[in-house]
Amino acid sequence: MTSIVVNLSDLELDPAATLDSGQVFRWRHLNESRTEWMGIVSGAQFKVTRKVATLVGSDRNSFDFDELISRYFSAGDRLESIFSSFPSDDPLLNSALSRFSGLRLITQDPWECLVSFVCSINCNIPSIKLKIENLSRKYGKRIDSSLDEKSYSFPTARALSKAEKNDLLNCKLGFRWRYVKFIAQKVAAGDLDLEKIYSMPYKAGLSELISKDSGKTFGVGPKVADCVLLYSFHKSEAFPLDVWIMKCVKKYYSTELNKLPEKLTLRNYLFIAESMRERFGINAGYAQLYLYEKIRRDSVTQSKARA
DNA sequence: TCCCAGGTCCTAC
DNA sequence: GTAGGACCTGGG
Repeated sequence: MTSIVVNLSDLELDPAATLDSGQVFRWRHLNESRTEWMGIVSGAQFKVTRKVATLVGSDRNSFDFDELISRYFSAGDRLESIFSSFPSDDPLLNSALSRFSGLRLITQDPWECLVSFVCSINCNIPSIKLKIENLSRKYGKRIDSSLDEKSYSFPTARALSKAEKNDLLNCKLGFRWRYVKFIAQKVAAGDLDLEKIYSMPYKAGLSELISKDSGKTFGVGPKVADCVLLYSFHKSEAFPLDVWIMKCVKKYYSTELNKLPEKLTLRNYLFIAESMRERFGINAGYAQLYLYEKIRRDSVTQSKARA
């Protein structure tokens, strides 16, 4: 395998913030200072630092890895210009922007992203990583790597559409097994065409992802759909509302909403997300990314302080 | 042992 | 239309 090194120095990339931000789940740090990371992108294994991405393994012989990595880290996004699009009178967001500058939106494969966030339902991040790793080991392809450790590509929809219930349960999917199998069958059969969502506006993409077949269990609600729209289709208006962001909205932004509903029904979800879009504008998804990072890190710091 | 986690679905009203 | 509760499981 020829040595392929992609230059990242123009990106202002903070790998620790970006690769451990809950957008992607197939990365781990290689040193305690969290400056070197290793992970899988579209069947290729990379080592990443602030300055470069180095290909260390792949199941493809020839491929434009430079293009793959530039796209993955959303190289077209200019952070300074995005930051300047936010309201200046927001101390919480401003503190997050300066503290985590270099946190970038990932543009990952929609299929992998969809399954990952279905696996995220009612789970914490280590548990999501475990599920995805198990699925990849069981149903993915072994990646030929220059490193000793074994790694596997993310399984195709076709592979997961044929998976047995017990095997999915052995991958620790729990009740999510039927959701994963269902969407795999839907994608494999062409009933859900993820590719066409690239050209759709945000709201049409949202409807496409959360549409149901005769009320049948699907596993994709507004939160999962927003994550997929933001982290793979790069629809930057998407503002995923999870338990962390809801705590943040209640504490800092609830006065902007006429009355903050207690229960997050679909209707309430759409109302709150729309309010946040009105506040943060076209790049609301970037604001969500930074706010999420801040409240999650602050929570870790606080729980350590209490211990 | 209990509680919670990047939610969604079903039932009853 | 919506509140209440169930759901697998690992980790703190």
